[in-house]
Amino acid sequence: MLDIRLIREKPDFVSERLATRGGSDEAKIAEVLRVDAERRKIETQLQRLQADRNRLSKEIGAKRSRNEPSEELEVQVRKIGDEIGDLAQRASALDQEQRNLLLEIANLPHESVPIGKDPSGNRVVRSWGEKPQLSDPADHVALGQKLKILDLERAAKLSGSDFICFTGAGARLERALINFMIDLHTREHGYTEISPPFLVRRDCMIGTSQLPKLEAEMYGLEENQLFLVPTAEVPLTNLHRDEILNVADLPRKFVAYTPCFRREAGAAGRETRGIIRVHQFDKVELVKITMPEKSYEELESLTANAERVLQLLGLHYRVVELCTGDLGFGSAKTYDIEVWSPGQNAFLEVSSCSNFEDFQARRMHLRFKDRDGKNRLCHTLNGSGLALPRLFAALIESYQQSDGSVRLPEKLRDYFGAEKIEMTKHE
RNA sequence: GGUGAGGUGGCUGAGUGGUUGAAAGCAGCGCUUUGCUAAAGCGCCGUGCUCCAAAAGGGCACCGAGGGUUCGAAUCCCUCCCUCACCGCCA
Repeated sequence: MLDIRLIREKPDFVSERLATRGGSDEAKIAEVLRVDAERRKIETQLQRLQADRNRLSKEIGAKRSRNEPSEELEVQVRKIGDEIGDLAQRASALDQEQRNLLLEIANLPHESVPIGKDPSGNRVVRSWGEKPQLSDPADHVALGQKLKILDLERAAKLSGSDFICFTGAGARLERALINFMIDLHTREHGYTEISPPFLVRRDCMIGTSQLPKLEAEMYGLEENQLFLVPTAEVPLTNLHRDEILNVADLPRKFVAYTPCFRREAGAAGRETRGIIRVHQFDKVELVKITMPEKSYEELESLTANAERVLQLLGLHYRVVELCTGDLGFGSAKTYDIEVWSPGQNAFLEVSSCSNFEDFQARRMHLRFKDRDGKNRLCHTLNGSGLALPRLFAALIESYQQSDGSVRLPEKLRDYFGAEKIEMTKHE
């Protein structure tokens, strides 16, 4: 959520910056300004009447205590009370309207973000490693079938298309990767491990800005108004919602494993083959809550922390800086980390590291008390560290051997309990 | 799920209809005293919104949330949420 004061004071600047995302929010800006002006007008009238009422009511009290008649005043105040009721209703309706409008206006891109309409405007900022030399690489679906570590047919039987069922060594590999990543981030990168609820209230979803915009993509339980988390970003960032943190406690750094649930209406095709895009997937997520002065520094280190996973696994990847047109709704700046998938012959996004600045913090009233004792909004950041299915796919594709087995990178062997995944007769 | 008790400022905790935005204590900040530390004394010390070009300074709202009663509600009534305790059920 943007600061209404910024919109009020620099509407042209805000509109211009929003326009770089493509899709015009200018109408919304004009609308929110209109509502804001009206709201303040009504509130001022309302407050004058309330001041009158307070003053006269005190007089009534004083008169009564002196046993003087007060009926005249009472009649007068009752009349004021009616007007107040009217105005109060209008004021709160306007207030609600203003908030609803603000909730649907995207964040301003950071000034360093390249201007662009669509993904073609993104900029590769670095890459690491090299494509593995494989003559005719099988993709993860074929490998998974042969090795009996992935059973998409039966997953579909259980839950429909675009669900995953890992079996045997596949399930174990998934678990090994989760443990490996969480250990890395807690032991070497200083994150605190959290095991949060997988169901959260609507307020949390609004706080991290999945709602109201993306309601159609979320799974919800209507009867008790809970949502299945689309990412651990939601519970982790909301941990300190409605709190005022001590500056000495910043930055807060959290890591969590959760499943992620998404409707993802997208069409089937090569982009969605196998386990690349599914309705439920596992992810290890990193979240930081920082003071504003430090957030861009923290974005760099967060991205580096996520990259470290791929480096230790020896997987080729690149880091892409998203342009204004490809930026997520709440993000001011985002780096995507894309791992090389020999099977798809393409880079796959396994992490999206973003700085939301105070966009989420304003929605969730997440503040800190600075050294002067002033309350200020925190900045929030998050990034996957990393998303499992695509990592799984890239990993087995990259490390496939000519005999059809998969030789695991060193770092994973202890976690997995073996050096390689081989064909088995039975599952 | 049932019963009971409760939800007040950073914390503890008073307050059952009128100058209470809220006693008191703790913590915090400033000043004074002081060889250092400690202690003592004095003062300051919630948040949001709004008026004013702005500062200074006003005003309004907020005692879990939302309604209601009343001239006036932290205080009375209703609904909901949450916490705690016990019981039931259960991996």
